[in-house]
Amino acid sequence: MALRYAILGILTARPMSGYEIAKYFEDPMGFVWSAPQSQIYPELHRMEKDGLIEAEVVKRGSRATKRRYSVTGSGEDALRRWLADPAPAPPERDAFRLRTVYMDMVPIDVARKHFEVHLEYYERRAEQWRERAASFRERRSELLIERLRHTPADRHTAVVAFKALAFDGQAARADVEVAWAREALALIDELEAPAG
Amino acid sequence: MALRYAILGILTARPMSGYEIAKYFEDPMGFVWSAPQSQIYPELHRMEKDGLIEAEVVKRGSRATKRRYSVTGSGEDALRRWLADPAPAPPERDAFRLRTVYMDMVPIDVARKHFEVHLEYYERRAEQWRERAASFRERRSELLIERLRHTPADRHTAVVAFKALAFDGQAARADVEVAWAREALALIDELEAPAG
DNA sequence: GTAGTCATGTAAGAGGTTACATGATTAG
DNA sequence: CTAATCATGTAACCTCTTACATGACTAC
Repeated sequence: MALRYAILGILTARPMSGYEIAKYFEDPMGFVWSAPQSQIYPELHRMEKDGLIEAEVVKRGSRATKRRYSVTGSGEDALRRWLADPAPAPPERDAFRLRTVYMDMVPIDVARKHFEVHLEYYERRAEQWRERAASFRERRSELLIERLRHTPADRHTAVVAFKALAFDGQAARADVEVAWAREALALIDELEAPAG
Repeated sequence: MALRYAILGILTARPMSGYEIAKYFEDPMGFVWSAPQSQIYPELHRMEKDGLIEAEVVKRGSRATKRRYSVTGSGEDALRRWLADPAPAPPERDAFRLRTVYMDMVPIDVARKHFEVHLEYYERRAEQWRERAASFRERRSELLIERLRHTPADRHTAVVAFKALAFDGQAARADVEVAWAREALALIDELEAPAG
């Protein structure tokens, strides 16, 4: 269900084609939710059928067209309802933590490599997310600017703050992964060190 | 695929019935992977068919029986291969972060309630995960004790350390959620405060 | 006896992944 | 003309969720 609301969310900034939405989700930095193209188009059809969005057929070039989707009143209501609805925390399911539990079963250099990759991945991620949070705080995000254009000025602070907050959370989580991977590498060095 | 290896992992501690495995996964604290009963039994059948585990039919009471599964050599090989195999980080998909992005669209008290629940949930979680990590370090975990019984003594340190490390990581992540929720609550107070 | 636990399953459906398939438009 | 991008889809498959279904065993 979340995909549907993620789509509604970005469409409240401005109308977009399925392709643009897909771009937004594919870019690992674009969002806090990800989805492949193959999931977007069928979902858009279902959402249109359910009256949450409506499409305007727009010409591009001479022969081709595209469908520009916008959120309906019913769509915005559905989004607000979903946002207000208390949802239970998702079940824990982290494959890398699971691997870590049994990491003693692999050669120690393989284990080290795993954590090195983890470390580097989340270092980059933390940086990217922090940049995202900054781009909201400083109102550099293009989509944010478009959103603010049709938002009452007294709401701007809240709109900006919650978006930045969400990415702060992502960055903080990435920082934890970095620190944890360093702990893991220190542990591995210790395990390898001659007993003394 | 991870479910399969989670099952192989616990079965390397000692043979178990599907029911015991399901208990282990259902208990939110039991593991870093969760799965309902309805997923366990079919997976056990597939794993048996694939030769990763084998069942011994054990009597219980006078009429009933249960199937006690243990890992085969091929199963242990598969687990080791999965553990060594480098896996890409999973796509980002966090419904609560997604809600946070649009949290300005709900009444501020609803938003506050969301973060209060989040805070309390992860406070409890952090505590439980830390207790888990400690139960490994202090070798109080029953399953760990059984595992160490058939593990060469010189491997014990590594076996224990990686398990504790995995739960340290979970605890650290929970701590981040707690700190982040506090930030969110502070932000909400600020947004509500009269401008001055 | 009866409630709680032990034990094993099935079925429908939602959500997500990977791969395939096609064609127009635009920038160089 | 050619490569990259814009644009829209389908199909097979796997994973996970929710709900249903059944019955034996054990402690009270």
